[in-house]
Amino acid sequence: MNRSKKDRILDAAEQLFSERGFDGVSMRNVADTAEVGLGLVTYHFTTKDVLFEDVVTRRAEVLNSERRKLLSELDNPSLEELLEAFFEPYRRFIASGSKGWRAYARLHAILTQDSRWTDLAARSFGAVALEMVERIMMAEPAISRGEAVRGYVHVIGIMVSVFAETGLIDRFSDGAISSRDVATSISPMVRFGAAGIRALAISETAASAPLVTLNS
Amino acid sequence: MNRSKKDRILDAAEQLFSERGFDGVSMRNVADTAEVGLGLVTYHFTTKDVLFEDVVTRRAEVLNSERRKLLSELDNPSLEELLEAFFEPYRRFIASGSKGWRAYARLHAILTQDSRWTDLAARSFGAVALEMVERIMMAEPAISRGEAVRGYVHVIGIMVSVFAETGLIDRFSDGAISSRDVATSISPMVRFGAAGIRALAISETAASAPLVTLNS
DNA sequence: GTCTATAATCAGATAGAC
DNA sequence: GTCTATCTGATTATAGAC
Repeated sequence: MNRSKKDRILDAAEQLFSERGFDGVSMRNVADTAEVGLGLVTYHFTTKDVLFEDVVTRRAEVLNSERRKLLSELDNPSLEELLEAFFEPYRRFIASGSKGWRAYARLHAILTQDSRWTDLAARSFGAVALEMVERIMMAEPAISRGEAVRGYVHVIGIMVSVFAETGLIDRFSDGAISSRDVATSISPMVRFGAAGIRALAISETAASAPLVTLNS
Repeated sequence: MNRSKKDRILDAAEQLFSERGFDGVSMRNVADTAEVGLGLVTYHFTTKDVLFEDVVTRRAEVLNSERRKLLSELDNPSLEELLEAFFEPYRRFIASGSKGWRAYARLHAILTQDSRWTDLAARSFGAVALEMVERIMMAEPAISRGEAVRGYVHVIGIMVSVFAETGLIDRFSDGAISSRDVATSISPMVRFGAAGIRALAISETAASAPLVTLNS
């Protein structure tokens, strides 16, 4: 059977939103790409905002459940094991070649960077984020809650820039590294993030003197 | 004297683009905010694309020249000193309370994340980026060029997410950390980034076995 | 340099036929 | 569920007056 027209609309919207952002896409645009009438889009989703939300939450639920599953299997994990379990489902979905998941990863970058969607982002990813912060604190007992949050947020900043495959790294490495080769990006990202978080923990006990003099 | 109307247009455009992205802003919108006629906007900038480019390049030139100046003063710096010099001008501009610079930082996040502006980003920040990669390799001789590029790109991912002040960290830390307190974010960011880059260097010699099994 | 007027197109949302 | 038609208003870009 064909996938339903509702799914076709979600797929088209996902693709277009990921390429041109919320405001760069019109409802007509979505309808045309999905090859359905405009009325059907508003029948299913009422407004453009609802459509965007539904696009985001659809795969967020899949991602969250996979992440929870992997995290629940970890017993007293190191930071590296923790981050690997966090990245692994996303990596698997993207590396499967799914056009939808690759579009979703770009959308994810838009979501975390735009304050208009902070609420939606918190609803979609907040629960697993809090679980990650707790787990970071267990893996690295010397860290404070504040620094664990900071470490997690930095990891997210790296993750979305890597999974969004913007081509920045291709450019600066003269093609030696491809941003589309997500699989080989995971291991460096895990090591970078784990070492970074550890550096945040250490700093609080030892090097708590500010490196930067504040003169403003 | 009042600042020129051309500058008022650039300021208005910067503010609006940073809040709603390229497609979320209309030329009329810019004209109204700048309190000038619509025709004057197209007289000075012809098209919306040119306006966006000019907004980006205006402060990029200021930022680049300050960064180059600080970098040129460093003699055989550690990774921490290198990153601190890289962040410091941006921190100073943002912490000065300048509304324009804070808007610009959000715009910077949009720029690095959207593949439509990869060319513009490379033109605006590419030269200093290459200098940073060279400096990273000097500070950490064990690292390959590819991994130095990767480390730099990760640092940029963290930097834009921090300077964009999206409020993500406020939310997850229950207000214990404010994303708007950019000054106190620098020192952790420096330590996180430096430790992360070192972990990339080490991994190439020692732990080169992949942490993730590739099954796709 | 500055602004008004307008052309040609496209936007989101709704009403209603099938 | 599906689509056509349409309302109302906004969009970029241009032409031309001052």
